[in-house]
Amino acid sequence: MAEPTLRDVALLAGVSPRTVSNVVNGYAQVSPQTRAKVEKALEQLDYRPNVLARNLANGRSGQVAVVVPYLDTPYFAELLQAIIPRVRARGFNVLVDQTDGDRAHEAELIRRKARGFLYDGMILSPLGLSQADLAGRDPDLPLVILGERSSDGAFDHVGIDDVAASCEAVTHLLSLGRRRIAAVGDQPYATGEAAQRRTAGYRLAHERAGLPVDESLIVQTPRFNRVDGATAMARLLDRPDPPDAVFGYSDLVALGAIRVLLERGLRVPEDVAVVGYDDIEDGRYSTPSVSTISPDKSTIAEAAVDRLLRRIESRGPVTGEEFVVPWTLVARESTVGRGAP
Amino acid sequence: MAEPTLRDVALLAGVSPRTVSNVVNGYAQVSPQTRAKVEKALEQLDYRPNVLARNLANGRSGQVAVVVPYLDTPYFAELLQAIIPRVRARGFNVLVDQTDGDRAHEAELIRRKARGFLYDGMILSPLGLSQADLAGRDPDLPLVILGERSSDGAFDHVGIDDVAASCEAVTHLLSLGRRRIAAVGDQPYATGEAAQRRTAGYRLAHERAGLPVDESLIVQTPRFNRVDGATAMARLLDRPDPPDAVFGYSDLVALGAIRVLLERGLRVPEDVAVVGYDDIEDGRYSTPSVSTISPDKSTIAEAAVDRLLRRIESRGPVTGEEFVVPWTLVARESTVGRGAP
DNA sequence: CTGAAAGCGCTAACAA
DNA sequence: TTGTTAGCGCTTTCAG
Repeated sequence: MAEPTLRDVALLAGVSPRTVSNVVNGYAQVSPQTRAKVEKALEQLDYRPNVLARNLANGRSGQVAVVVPYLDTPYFAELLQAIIPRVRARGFNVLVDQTDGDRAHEAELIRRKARGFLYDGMILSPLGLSQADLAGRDPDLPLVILGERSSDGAFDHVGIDDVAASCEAVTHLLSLGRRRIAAVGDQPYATGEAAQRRTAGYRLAHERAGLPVDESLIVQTPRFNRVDGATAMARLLDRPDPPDAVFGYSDLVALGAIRVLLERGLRVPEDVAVVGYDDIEDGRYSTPSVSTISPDKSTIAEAAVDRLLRRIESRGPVTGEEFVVPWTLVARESTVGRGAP
Repeated sequence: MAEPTLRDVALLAGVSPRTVSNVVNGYAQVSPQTRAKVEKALEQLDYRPNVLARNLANGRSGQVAVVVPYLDTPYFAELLQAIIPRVRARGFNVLVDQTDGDRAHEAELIRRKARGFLYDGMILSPLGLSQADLAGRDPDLPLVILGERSSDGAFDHVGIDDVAASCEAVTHLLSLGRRRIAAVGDQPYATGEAAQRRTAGYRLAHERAGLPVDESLIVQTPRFNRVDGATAMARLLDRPDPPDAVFGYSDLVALGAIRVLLERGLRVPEDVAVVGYDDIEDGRYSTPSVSTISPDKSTIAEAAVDRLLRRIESRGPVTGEEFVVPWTLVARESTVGRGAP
């Protein structure tokens, strides 16, 4: 049984498709009588507009792509959870994709050929993308980049100041009297910019405190997961001069590290204090709860969606904006022990 | 600068749009010479098909909606992570939405009017949906329901046998000698079917063991989050006759309960053993790690996607299938202590 | 194997 | 205010 079309409604109501369209979309002025007639026909046929046809006629898909590296990483899941309702509230649908942090995949997504008018814009949280990849992107694609990368002026960027935040996290540990602070998560290669900013913050904190950095305490991990934190921590504890504190580049890294510390009978924070990054929910209810850098996710989502839709709706190119989101250091049990908030 | 269309390519190549379409889609046989000409033109113009137009002509959107209650709940995030690549591998895009477990929202999504050919089918993981809501759904929408609800024959259903799994979880606790096992997460009202099946399994385990059920140990929680587990656990411990084991209706509930137990200085599992449900990653790295019912998420995703796409591709109605996915009980530290796998 | 042409269902410029 | 009509860009039937 074929779906009723605008035409069917028009025929039934004895008006033109144009008028029905006006009624459906609330355009222009329609006389009350006509409107009533049309609405009755609409009702009678149980008409629902065909979005596909509308999209084609409009030249817009009404869809926005949101792309993150991993959906099952709590930070990105929480971010997505914040973004989706906001996009939908503005009348757009959300197409979701994950890249597994694969640089080629990320680069492909923003390249010209990839899109086929399937989405009107994209919010991308890249992991491996290089500046060169960004340079080769589709210049007509409204794009908001999330995370630790500054805009080159042609797309919007939303994120927190990672260097400052990392510096604060490490300063917190220093202020607790810790002097052998491990930095867990460095990635000193092209696709590790996010990690490198945290390392920069780590160095900055030491510098400001007039303390030297023990390079051997800066540990690399392939990713920012629990297993990475666990593996790194185990290695650190096997050294003759283990650290008395850990700055994990994500809360998952911190949780993995804590897991190993407790397994080895060490106390957190008494023996080793740990601070993480992201403020995911897991860290709030773990034992001990995890001190962390808490980026304001609502603000990030709000800003990203707002920037993107503004750009889509204004069509033509707009100059890229840099939007720096506030963050806070949340001190929980993993650094200040029981009685922490 | 307007995008090149099929027509432009045809003009440049000196053939008809029909032929270009054939080449682009690999349809029919095209003579090598013609093909070469067309491909050159394609290349030259950097042509990319307009998906919107193609969709309209095909009467299909090439999109699948995947709807879960909460994106930031690890179980659903992990499920989504498993589903998305599989859908994309079959050439479809994924539209994601979350319902916040709101029954009205869920019911609306499967109602006739909601869709506008925007998606060709839906995978829905309902929380509050009633049988009546399901009865009122759009009969033409290919639908796969995930979770604890049996099919009425007109849609597919994929899930594990919750009663059996819950029974096994509780039997595990009984086999460890526990006799005062709390069940945390019951929801004895219309929208709590999922919870009720777990409770049924809890009862069944006792029945099989020939043991009575202490009704006061079956505790209700509004949701299955950490905070619910924590709150319930606190109340249980305030009783004069606290439990010696807990069956949490999700791993989050279990983690929340463990958190409170440790805070109060109790040992897990020595004083109180805890088992959860879902096998989320958090439970594997927490201290102690959480024993749990592990549904086979890959199989769930695989089955759901396969059923849905099969239905979409075969168009006409197919009889609904019930697909029962295997699960396992994973005994970790929260029940068997250190040395657990 | 390829061309001509009729839609898919909706929007919107142009008329009336 | 409302009707007429020409697309949006692609697919596909029917000829040739």
